[in-house]
Amino acid sequence: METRGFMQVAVDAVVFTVLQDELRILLIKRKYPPFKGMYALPGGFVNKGEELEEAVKRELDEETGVKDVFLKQIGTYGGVRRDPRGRILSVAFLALIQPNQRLKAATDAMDAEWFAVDGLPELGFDHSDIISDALEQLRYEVQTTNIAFQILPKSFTLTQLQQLYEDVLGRGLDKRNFRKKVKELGILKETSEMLREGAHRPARLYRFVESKYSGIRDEIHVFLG
Amino acid sequence: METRGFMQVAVDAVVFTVLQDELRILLIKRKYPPFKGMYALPGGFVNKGEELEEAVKRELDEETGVKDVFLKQIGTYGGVRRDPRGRILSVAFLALIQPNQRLKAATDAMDAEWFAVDGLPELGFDHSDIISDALEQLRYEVQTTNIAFQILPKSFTLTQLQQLYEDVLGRGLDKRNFRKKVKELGILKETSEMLREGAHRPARLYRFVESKYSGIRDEIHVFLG
DNA sequence: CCAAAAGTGTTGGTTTTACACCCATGG
DNA sequence: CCATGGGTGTAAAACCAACACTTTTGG
Repeated sequence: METRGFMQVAVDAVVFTVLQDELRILLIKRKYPPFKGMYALPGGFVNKGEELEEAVKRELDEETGVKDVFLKQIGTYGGVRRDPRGRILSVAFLALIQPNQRLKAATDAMDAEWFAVDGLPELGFDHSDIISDALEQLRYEVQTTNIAFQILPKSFTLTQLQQLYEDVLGRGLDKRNFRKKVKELGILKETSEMLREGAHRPARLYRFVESKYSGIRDEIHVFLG
Repeated sequence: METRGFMQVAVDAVVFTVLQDELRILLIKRKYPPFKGMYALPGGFVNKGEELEEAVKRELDEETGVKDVFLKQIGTYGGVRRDPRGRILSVAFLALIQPNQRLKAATDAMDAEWFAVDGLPELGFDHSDIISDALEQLRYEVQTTNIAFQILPKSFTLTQLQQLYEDVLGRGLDKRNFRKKVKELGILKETSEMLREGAHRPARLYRFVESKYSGIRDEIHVFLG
């Protein structure tokens, strides 16, 4: 009776970023069993007296070198058989980082890599489920909050923003409708800078007006082209 | 090092039902410290080898006599100081039951009561936060899935359905618009029965077409008057 | 006959969708 | 001068919001 309810608790993170204008997820190659040779989400056990979010940040830094993440809890995976080593409850987080953080170099134990969302390798544990749930959550958030600015660089072109939305929503959006919508929402301000890259007209750079995560939740469904 | 990650894990449930055409939440009066005399959500520790949902169902039955619940996880509350007895992680669930289940009679230890959503008593722990999150979740679910049928009797009038939506969304809806919307969604079929109760025209009874929880998720925002 | 809730359509405004061409640049 | 992506408006369709009266019943 005195040990009722005790079990091992871990955290896992589904880290998204945009790399080469494409939405990507951070995975770690497992070099030891279980699931040796397969990939898995970064994560690990929560220490005594450590908040869940602290644990995620610590593990991400240790395992991948990634810092300054935005976190949002997506769910807890508690199946009795989900981990072959024994019962381990895992609290999963959606994590967003600004692009271009350098990853830790591969070591004997660790090897972190970015994967395109539609080109994921085989995953251990129930981590595919976790990733689907994270994507669904991200899809919701992107439509009801300004969460996107957590994942884009400080200034960005409208095409980059649209591409992010398309990647997250998994479908194409109309360029003119998208721009009209975004502009009349008043969440962006244009800068005086341009991005020039390649044999074509330069693109104006924009920033978010609100530099904090904030719900536009009163109206579900804010974006969409 | 060998005890890393071990902590006590509990589950809590925010149980909703409709009673006298009003949305209500099930609470338990605490007869012992901490928070003696205040109310709290039903819940308790997860047993060894027990799935989280099993634990919720067991605790609900033990503490309140409520059975046959529909469960949906809403979040995990892991703050280091959220329980004065020590660190206890709690996985919270949204729980819906059909109306008119009889509650267990009050005992020395337990005393379960239904409260209207806008007339809640003072709550112990972080249970007010959990209830707000549950309501937000319910608001989302009701607009994107047929979850409502988990909480209404098998057949119901359109007015009862509308009242549920109004309670959940916290605002009034237009009767004609609501009925039009609901009918063209094709999620209801009318029965041949009528509900007669009171000095007025009897109301036709309807049932849900799908008798399973199913997302209408492709389009967020399905209802609304 | 009265009170109470059930039931039923139309219209104007807003929002969403579909759609095609010119512009600025680098090579 | 050519290829590439940046940038811009309009019209039709779909959707949403506002609105009032008749019906059926019990007492």
